[in-house]
Amino acid sequence: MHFSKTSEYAIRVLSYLSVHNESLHSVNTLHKELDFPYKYLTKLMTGLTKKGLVISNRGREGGFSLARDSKDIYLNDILNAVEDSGVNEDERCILGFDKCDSTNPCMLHDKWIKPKTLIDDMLLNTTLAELARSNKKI
Amino acid sequence: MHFSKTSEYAIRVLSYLSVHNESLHSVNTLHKELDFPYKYLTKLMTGLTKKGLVISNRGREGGFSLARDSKDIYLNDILNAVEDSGVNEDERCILGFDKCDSTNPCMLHDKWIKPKTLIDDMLLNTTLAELARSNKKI
DNA sequence: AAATAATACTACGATAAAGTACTAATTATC
DNA sequence: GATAATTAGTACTTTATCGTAGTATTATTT
Ligand code: SF4
Ligand code: SF4
Repeated sequence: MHFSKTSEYAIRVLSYLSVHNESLHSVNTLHKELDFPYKYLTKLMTGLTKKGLVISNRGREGGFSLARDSKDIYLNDILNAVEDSGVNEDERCILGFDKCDSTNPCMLHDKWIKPKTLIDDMLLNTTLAELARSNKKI
Repeated sequence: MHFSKTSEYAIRVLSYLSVHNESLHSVNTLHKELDFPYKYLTKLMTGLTKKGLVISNRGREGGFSLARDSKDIYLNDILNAVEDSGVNEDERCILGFDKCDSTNPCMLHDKWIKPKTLIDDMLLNTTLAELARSNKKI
């Protein structure tokens, strides 16, 4: 009942880019600042580039920056970018039933619907800009 | 952001036992009814027996039944029984930080605290009896 | 006592997620 | 142009989760 490591990395690294938005940041820098595995982070950043969340600048003095304004990047965008299962995070069910017919819900549904609504609300309405504004630990 | 397969199996099989509490149910029956992998279910049930959630009756005409009244079995008990990481499900954080100092919270904390509270509430206060009462699909 | 139907146990295999190694391509600086 | 610092890409290894196989043990029925 938690995000995958990859999702955690993605959220945190994009938060970092959002807070330090004045310049480019190399994978090496991000690796040192956030203490994520260097090579894994490289792969992750390549993926985020392909998904259009960050812009990469190759070569010496290169690095990464956010592809669009942090006000326009939602947590939901990030989660959907890193997971390639094709299932949207906000459509996912707690029990992961293959077919979930809402007209024939399972026993947990009534109990799950309230937390689920709040989670979806968080994912769909929280932007990187908001997170950055909190001035908390990344 | 969902339960593990094992957790799903555990919740659903115990729900089944809760609804059909009048008799014993063999692994074979449960396998057919719920369509979980037979051998995996055997292992799971052995584990649930050791954790004291169900009682096993060996031999012909044997099977499993709940170890205590379904009013006294909470979702949280089930999750903690099947995960052997030692981390209590209700103490777990969304980002899975190794050390989370609540006096020095991360950026997501304020956004996460409300959904988290509802999830904990669901896990800590929902009993199998309640689920069974809903008369919904298992 | 034998046959049967059930759980209990241990070890192994398959799959997916996480992490590592190595090399190629790109670009600023010298 | 050479060099150094960076991203990009591919393939591999490791780890955890999920699932399977085979056998031993137990209890009921006949
Ligand atoms: S009924 Fe609700 S809780 Fe159950 S599987 Fe479907 S969406 Fe999930
Ligand atoms: S501060 Fe809150 S959200 Fe962040 S890691 Fe700790 S418990 Fe989780």
